[in-house]
Amino acid sequence: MPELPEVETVVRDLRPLLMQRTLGRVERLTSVSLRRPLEPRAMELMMGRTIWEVNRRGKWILIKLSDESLLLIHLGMTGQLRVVPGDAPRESHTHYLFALDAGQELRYRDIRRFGSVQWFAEADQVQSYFSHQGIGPEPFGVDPHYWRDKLLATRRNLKATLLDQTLVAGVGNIYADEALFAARLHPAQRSCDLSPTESERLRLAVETVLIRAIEKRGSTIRDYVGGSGLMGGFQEEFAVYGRTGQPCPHCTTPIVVERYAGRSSHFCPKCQPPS
DNA sequence: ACAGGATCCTGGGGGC
DNA sequence: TGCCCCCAGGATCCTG
Repeated sequence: MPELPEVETVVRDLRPLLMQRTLGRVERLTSVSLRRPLEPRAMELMMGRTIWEVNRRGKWILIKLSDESLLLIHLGMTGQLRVVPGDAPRESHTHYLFALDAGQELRYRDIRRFGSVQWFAEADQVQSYFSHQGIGPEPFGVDPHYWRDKLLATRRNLKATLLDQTLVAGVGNIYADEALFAARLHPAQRSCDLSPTESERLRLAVETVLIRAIEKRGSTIRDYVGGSGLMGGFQEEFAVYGRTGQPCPHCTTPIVVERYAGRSSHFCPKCQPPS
């Protein structure tokens, strides 16, 4: 489900539902293996804490608690985080339940289990966690010099570079393809070969596409998105993603798909010619 | 340093 | 209806 616009939508939906709410019991509902299972002690410590903040960083969701501890959640490919009435039926693959006051529950569901839920005793630890992972800046208002230098420093293709979370955090397969189309650049083009103009075009395209997608509450493909279950709308505006064989919105040439960086990459062969 | 592939998972869709 | 294969919004690890 989630790239930056979808995660931002989830956070915006959840924030008003979670702010100032007090956590009750925290329960693990499945016995399957998880990437980074919460320790029982952490689940106990969360009980009675009030939720102070709900934020996003890249594709991560940060839930800050009243004791300055923090829940860090990544939705991976199929993760869902929703607030539901406690008596709502539990869907399969619901791994965690966080009881809230007023009979509601925050539920974490993840079919493919590529996501993770982690707990940090001190919120500060997350910053070092991110810097240790080399997570790049948010993709808005990125310093053009930083952007240019990062692109010049690698011989990888643009698709791989955009998916690399150390350039900027939050771009995934959909928005990489859409941004490359908007910038009229071929996904296989080598990053270090971009002219200064092309580099700047790409930086702005990433920003523009993500902002527009957030306005449309992200993209809904297979499942729905959003902490309140509302669908996204940006899929209506896809220029290339998932549009193989359909006409390019600019020149009507059929969109093609090729594999780069191990991911399906959709582009217009005429508007985005190989260099 | 990096490309490419495999890996972690489940489920849906298409072809036969 | 069933089976097999491929595909999927992510990230990481290994090999060459």
